Order: sequence, then C-alpha cells, then structure tokens
Amino acid sequence: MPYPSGHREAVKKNIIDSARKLFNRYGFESVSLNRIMAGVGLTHGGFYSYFESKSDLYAEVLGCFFTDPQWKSCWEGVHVDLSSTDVGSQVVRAYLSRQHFEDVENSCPMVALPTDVARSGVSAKRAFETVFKAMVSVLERSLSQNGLSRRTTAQAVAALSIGGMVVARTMDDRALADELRAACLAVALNLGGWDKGRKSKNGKSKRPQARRAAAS
Amino acid sequence: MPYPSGHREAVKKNIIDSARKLFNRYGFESVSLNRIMAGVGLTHGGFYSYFESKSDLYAEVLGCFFTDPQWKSCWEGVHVDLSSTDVGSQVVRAYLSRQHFEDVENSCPMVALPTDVARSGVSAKRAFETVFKAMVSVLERSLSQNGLSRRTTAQAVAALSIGGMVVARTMDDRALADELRAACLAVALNLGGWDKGRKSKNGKSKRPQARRAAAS
DNA sequence: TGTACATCAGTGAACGCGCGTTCACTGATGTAC
DNA sequence: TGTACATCAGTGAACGCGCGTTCACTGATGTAC
Repeated sequence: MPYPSGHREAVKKNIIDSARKLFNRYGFESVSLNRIMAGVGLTHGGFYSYFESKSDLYAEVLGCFFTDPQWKSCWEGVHVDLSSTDVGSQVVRAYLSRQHFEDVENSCPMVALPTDVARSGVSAKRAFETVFKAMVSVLERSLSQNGLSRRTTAQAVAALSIGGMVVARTMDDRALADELRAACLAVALNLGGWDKGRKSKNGKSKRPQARRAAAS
Repeated sequence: MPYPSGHREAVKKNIIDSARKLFNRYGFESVSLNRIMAGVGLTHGGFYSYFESKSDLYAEVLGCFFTDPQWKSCWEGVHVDLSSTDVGSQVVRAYLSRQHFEDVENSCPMVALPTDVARSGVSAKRAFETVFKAMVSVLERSLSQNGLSRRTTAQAVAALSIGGMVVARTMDDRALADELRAACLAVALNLGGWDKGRKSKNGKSKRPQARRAAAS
C-alpha cells in the first residue's frame, strides 16, 4: 500500500466536487476533463483511473445529490430542523434566497442543470426524479390543507420554487430577478399556509415581508 | 440581380428556423453549424455570408421570440383570442399542455433553453426578459385579484408554468411528468381565479378537470 | 535508523475527431442585346 | 428566341484548436528487513 488508505476515495470525492461546481456554472458540454482535473491540482491523464468516461462522471455527480448529506442540505435549507412543523416554509425560503441565487457553484442541480438533464439519458433523469420526489415529500408533510390535495400543492410549490430560480437566473436586470424571487416566495408561502394569520385578502401588507425574506 | 429578390431573406429565415429547432432540442453548444446548414439543404461554408458568427446566430434566434408572430403564439397559446377575459386561462392551459410538452423543437425557449441563457451574455438575457415580461403582462391583465397584488400573482403563475414544464421534461417517468403538469395547471388556474365557481375548499372535484386540461 | 524494493497514483505525449472560421473558386441565375 | 455576360449564392478544401481517450512511463510512497 504505497499511498495512505482512503487516499483514492478522497481524490475521487474531490474530482466529483470539482466537476459538480464546474457543471453547475458552465453546463455539462462546456466543461473539459482538463479543467475538472486542474480543479483538484491534477492533470487530465489520471482521470481514467477514477472514472470510465466523462458520462460516467456526470452520472456520479448527479447521483451524489441524494447521497451526500451536505449536498442535500442545499434544497432542504441550510439549517433546516426537520422536526419543525415549519420545515416547508424554511425550505422554500432557503430555496428562493439571495444566497442560493448567487451561489451558482453550490446551487441545487434542479436550478442549474434541468435542461441539460432533459437532454440526457435515463440515469440522469432518474437521479433528478429522486431529488424532486424528496423535495415534494418534505413540502407535502409540512403544508396545510387548502382547496387542492396536499400532493398537488406540494408539487406546484416545488415547481414554483425551481421555476422562479431558473427564470431569475436568466435575467440581466437584477431588480427584476429579485422581484420575481420575492413574488414566487410570497405565493409559495401562501400556497403552503406558512404566511400565518394573514392568509386572507390582505395582500398589501404581505409583500414587504416577502421581499425581506427573499433578500435574506 | 442573379437571384430572385427576397431569396436571401428567405434563406436566412430558414437558417434561423433550423437553428431554433436544433437549439431547442440539443442546446446551443452541442449543435454544429454543419448540422444547422444541413437542415436547410446547404453546406457549412455559406453560413458566414448570412451571419458574423455562431454567437450572432444565437442572438438572432433569441431575438425572433418576440418579433415573429407565429413564434409568439407558442406562449400566448395556439389559438388565443386576446380580447377574451379568459386569456390567462388559455395561456396557462396551452403552456402546460401535452402538445407543448412533446413538441420540443417548437417549444417556448424559456422551457427549452433557460439554463443555456443563464450562462450566456447580456443580449440573450435581455431577449428572455422581454419574453417573460410579455407573458406576465398577458397574465396580469387577465387574472382576478386575490390576496396578493396582480403583478406578484402573474409573475408567480408564469414561473410556475415555466418551472412545471422545465421539471417535467427532466423526468424519465412519464406518468410523474403528467401528474406534475396537471398539478401546476390546477394551482395556476386557482391562482388566476380561472377555475370559476369552485374557488373555495372543494378540491377533489377539481383535480380530474385539471388533468383533462393538461392532457389536451 | 537506514536502505532496497514493490506498488501504483499521477504524468504528458500522442491519437483521431469534429469544431468554428476562412477563402479561392464554381456554376446557376436574371439581364442585356 | 437565342447567346454572351456579370453577378453572387453556395461549395468544399484547408487552417488551428481543443476535445475525450489511451498508454508507456515516472517517481513518490509505505513496507520489509
């Protein structure tokens, strides 16, 4: 054993981490193996002793979304207490937060890579389904019943959160992106019943609160 | 004038059309000029008498979203009557329809290319902003007041529609994708006040209707 | 403690390939007579 | 109607480049004695 045990595992984890950040920022096609390996201080030649191909790495990166607890916290909210009945509110606030908007490298893959995955194979899509189902499950348990079924509302709140972030990231006008995030947050909180005490027709006093939350 | 007048304009339009469909399906990076030109029966060499560069073509393709009326109809709904007070409902139904889900080539760019644009330059982002603003504007004029401001609700309904389609396209499980579209449609109709007469707590009779609408 | 060794993580040259871009040329076209 | 011509849309070979992938080799490492 010429190298300390656990060395390979650590290097492999670093490669996956480097790839994840670069994929999030530039997409799958535009990132070269050279760049990924340079991100961990190695040269491109060593790549194939860790992965079978670039596609293999892609699959492993997407697979990490629900394996790595640190990574999961991205969409579960940074410091979400899962025993709280307010989990859904925290998830949605974290998801639509300015921090998540700005931190592209550590972004949720469903925000950074959805169209890349839509063009990919079955394994990438399955990984995404798992993440989405987990997110919906967390929301469903937390939200209060409204006119529609809890599952329906939870799916819509997830799509609204993801969609809001995806669209906000396409905008050049920062103020418009902020307004969109705030709007999605306000509606998501309303749908989940997390805007307690102010559920009825009193909209105008709610928006500033929503803006503050989105800006945090 | 060795060639009939209007010839160049027609060919240029065809190139843009070929590029639009290929970009929608495979993204910007993965589509070669060779493939785009082959799509109109020409060879790659002639490309540079029509466009300055591949990026230039990309900008022109995105610019067409709000210039070409045929193209606009994509997110305005195939046969939307703009004078109707029910426009919002029709837009949302068309947007989340099975037809829009399946017809990737003629898809709304906000569904097919949002992450590509998020990684692109200012001109691409500006084009997207224009399309998004137009969509929000149509929805805002059509929806009925609820607890939140009309603009806030309109932005959220747009993000929900786009997000629902983007996420549905990432899924391998077709039934789950259909369920997600139906959920987003049901919630969007509810938010806009387009599920008339059944706005209150009667959710169970509403879902089958929503599923039918999403399947059309 | 010091030396020889077997291991294997990492190197970097080389490969074929397809890309975006350039450009000298071709040949189909409408026009002039 | 027929012929000669100028125009210019389109061709395809060529370019340099970076890519994913392969592989013979290097050299740093922990172990054995």
